[in-house]
Amino acid sequence: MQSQNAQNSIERKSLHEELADILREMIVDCQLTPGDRINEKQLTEHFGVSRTPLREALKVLSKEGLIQLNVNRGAIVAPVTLSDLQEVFPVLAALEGVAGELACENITDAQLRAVRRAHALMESAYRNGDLNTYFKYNQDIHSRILDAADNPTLASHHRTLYGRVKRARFLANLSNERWKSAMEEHAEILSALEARDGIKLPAILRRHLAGKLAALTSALQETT
Amino acid sequence: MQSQNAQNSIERKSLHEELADILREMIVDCQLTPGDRINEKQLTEHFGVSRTPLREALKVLSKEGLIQLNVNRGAIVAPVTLSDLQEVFPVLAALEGVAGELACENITDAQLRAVRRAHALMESAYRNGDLNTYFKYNQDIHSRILDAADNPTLASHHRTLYGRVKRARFLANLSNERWKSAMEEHAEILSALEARDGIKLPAILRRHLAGKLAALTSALQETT
DNA sequence: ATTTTAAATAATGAATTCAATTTTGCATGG
DNA sequence: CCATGCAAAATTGAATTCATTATTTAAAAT
Repeated sequence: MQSQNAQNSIERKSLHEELADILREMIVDCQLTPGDRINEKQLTEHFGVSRTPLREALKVLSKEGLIQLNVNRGAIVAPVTLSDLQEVFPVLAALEGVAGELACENITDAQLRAVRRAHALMESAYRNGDLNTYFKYNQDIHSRILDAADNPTLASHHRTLYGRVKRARFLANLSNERWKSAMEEHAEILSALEARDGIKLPAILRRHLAGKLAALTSALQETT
Repeated sequence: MQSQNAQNSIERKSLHEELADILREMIVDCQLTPGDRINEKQLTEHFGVSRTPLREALKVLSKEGLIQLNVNRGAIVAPVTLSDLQEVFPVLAALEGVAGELACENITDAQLRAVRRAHALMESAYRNGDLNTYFKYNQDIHSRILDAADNPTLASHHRTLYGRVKRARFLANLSNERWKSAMEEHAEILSALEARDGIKLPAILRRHLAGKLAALTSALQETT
């Protein structure tokens, strides 16, 4: 996957890109409910555009796995299923692993400081029991590691996959035990990164994501 | 990335999908030269379709990194640059690594036999110095490992990334030394897979791809 | 001769239109 | 009451049209 040139601010964006960006956010934030039908006419009226760029955007989102296209039968917002998560997480873990490895080679002191700051803010959100803020800085840390890896292709694929699992946080709530061990893992992540330990960091990151999946799995199986 | 439902033969394909499939193959096989301009009118006349589905296909291929879209300035076939390869290979290695790990857990005896057959055919191509056949079975082995991993998301992302680097084989020719060590690595790959050694196989696969990149890098640097 | 400018040509972006398929609503019959 | 069949409506797929932006060509000026 490509098209990580959002930062190429010189370049204008075409309509279909803007639409894809907006819809992507709507899907990932669960403003569009998983499984829901996507009505083209409705959306074109809502956005004030014609069907052509909208349909182009839908093709892109389909490639990202955020919607499902059915020929002659329209599109639906991709459901979030357990088997989906079980499929995506190992891939995400592999990508974060190599990102950690590369980050250890390439991270600058300034970038490291930014991670430290985000980590501190995440910790304080944890102590306050502020889940939303926790999620925000948690994602911030992970994406800063991806950035530090300095590999746009890696970042792009990671972003796409993360988009597919981000919605899971609306499905099951984080247990206190899992939250605690996630925090402990994050402490390890930070110290491995500070040590620029390119062996340890990937291992921790992979374990971290495996833990996340395991927690989600058991939480979802309890629910259903 | 998604849309690995080519095998869902019940489902018809929309025109844009067919076009994307054809164009993808043309690009990956270097029938379309990297860097070349893509003229929509030419292509629509060639395929006998209108611009609408063609443009939808181009959006998809852009997401795959096979073409570059420039607003108001058309599309070009993505160039194959060394920095591109250096960006993609580590990601590909991470994906093949986890694929190897999962394959060791999930591969069936029948699938393993198929890998063995492909390996034997690859070896004989090597002994005959038949590079094309070698490439064919080489890719066959890797994609069988991906299949055995039984993770469509993983396979899809791998396929996309592999599409971006496959063209490199037209850029530099394989040295005899590299070819030889690639064969040795493949012997290790097969035996680790037969032993279902989920630790060793990922390591070898990652090393294998790192070696491939290194060979490409030095070959391309010599050329330029 | 080279550079600049302006008109024309061509190409792309997006809206609209037309065609084909699916869904819906209702009547009919079991 | 539920299932089946059919016409109407809605929805999607793809072609066409219109509008805008780039590129090319040729003339004009230095």
